[in-house]
Amino acid sequence: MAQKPSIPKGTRDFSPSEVAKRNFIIQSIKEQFEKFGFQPIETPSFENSETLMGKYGEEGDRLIFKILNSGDFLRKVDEQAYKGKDSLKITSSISEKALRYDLTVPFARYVVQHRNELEFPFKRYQIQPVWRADRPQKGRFREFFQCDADVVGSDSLWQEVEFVQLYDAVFTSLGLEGVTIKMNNRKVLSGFAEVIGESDKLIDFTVALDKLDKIGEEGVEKEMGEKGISSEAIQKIRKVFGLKGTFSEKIEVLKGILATSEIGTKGIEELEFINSAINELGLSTANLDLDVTLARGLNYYTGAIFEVSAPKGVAMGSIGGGGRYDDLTGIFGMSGVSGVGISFGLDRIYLVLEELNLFPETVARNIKALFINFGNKESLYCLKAIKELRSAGVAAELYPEEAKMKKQMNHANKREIPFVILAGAEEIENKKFTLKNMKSGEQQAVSLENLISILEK
RNA sequence: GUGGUUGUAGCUCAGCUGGUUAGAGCGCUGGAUUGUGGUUCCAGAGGUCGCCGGUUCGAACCCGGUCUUCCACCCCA
Repeated sequence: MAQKPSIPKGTRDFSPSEVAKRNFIIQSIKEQFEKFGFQPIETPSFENSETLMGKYGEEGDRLIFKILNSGDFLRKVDEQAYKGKDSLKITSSISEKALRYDLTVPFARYVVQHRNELEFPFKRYQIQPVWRADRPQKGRFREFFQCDADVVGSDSLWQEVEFVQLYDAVFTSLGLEGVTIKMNNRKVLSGFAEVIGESDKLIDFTVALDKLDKIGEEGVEKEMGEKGISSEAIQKIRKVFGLKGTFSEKIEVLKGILATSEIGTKGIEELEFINSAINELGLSTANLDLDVTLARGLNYYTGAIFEVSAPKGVAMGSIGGGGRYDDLTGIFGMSGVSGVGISFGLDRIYLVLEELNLFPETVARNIKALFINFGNKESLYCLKAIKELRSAGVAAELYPEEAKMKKQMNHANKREIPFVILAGAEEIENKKFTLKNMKSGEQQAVSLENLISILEK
């Protein structure tokens, strides 16, 4: 064989059984999305560069896959930029399209572009691949699926409440019990920065705070210091680090800390509203927790922030996230439309279900019976039966070659086909079929009617 | 983008300090067994040792580059 073919870094092929399992997850998610009133849309794999660039911060721009222009693109490159090896400028002149980086920004574009056709509040879901030029790691790929549900055009906090319920419904239906839905509010984070007098360093502050569970209190304080946050400010915020207890207990502590901040107090009220509603409504298997260190990377969140982590004991990053962004469509010139949404990380959920052995055995579609091939005359007899079986809803097939019995039986074994049917000269004469159960080894001669009724079960 | 790590048969992996013709288990193909699979026994096929270059009388092994894998940052699903 010549040089073995390969696929690019961070991409994957999916085998039949993997596709079956992925479809199982996607089906469960879709079912819940639709139960909650979301409708599917799809957007193109690639967008105009200007739609994506600059929407995810500097880091995000670096991770966007750019598509090279067709034709003699170098001719149009700015001479100055080319000579100065200015990659940034050259990129914008040789690449006008880029692969989508997430589903939220294309959705914002969609809403603005179709604003006059949409009925608000508009609830959509979208399950499509996205691409990031990231370094792959466990559960991190360069091509992966996102499953998003968003509502635009409603400020109501009941939306947040419904999203918590939606998370619970999806993970419950997947059999993944004990996930933790962590919640925070951007306004609380702003409140912290305000209270300690470092409002202008909000981003640096939240990025450092977000790392608490990873680098510990000392690490966070060190990083905040490095970013120019004063030690008095850090002193003031320390008690937030060790915040413990139930959702409501944490709320009470935070009320005290943020009493002087209007925006912080607003954030607390929102969290309290959602929590008490959820307490009243109840969750099936998920837990709701308040995590004030939750910041998440996306800068466009303005209210609630969600992140879902796998049940304890499973080493996996977040398996879902989301939040409210009051002005997402503002970046496309349509302001005053509030949106809130959540996302499911399909690939990570897959890994978690696999690790916990939670895929039902029945996810893989398989045929019920294989007919052994004894020759052309017998095959025709079999195919007549197969036709009847199929129209009765039973998946069955004929082994295509008149191969040795051993080979045909083996094939059925490998494919884990539960029944094998033999029909040779003798069966044809008696208008019967020999049905063999591959598990028990038992076999019996049955009529076509019996065959159908047995396999229909 | 930074630092590290990995690559040998279809799969999981051995392979000594650089020394003839690179091995095992599983899997695969054929036979024992021409209408009965899984167990057993016998035989066989299958490798440019990721790729390119260098050092050496000699390289799977040492050196450089490159691709890939996984990991820690960065960031994030």
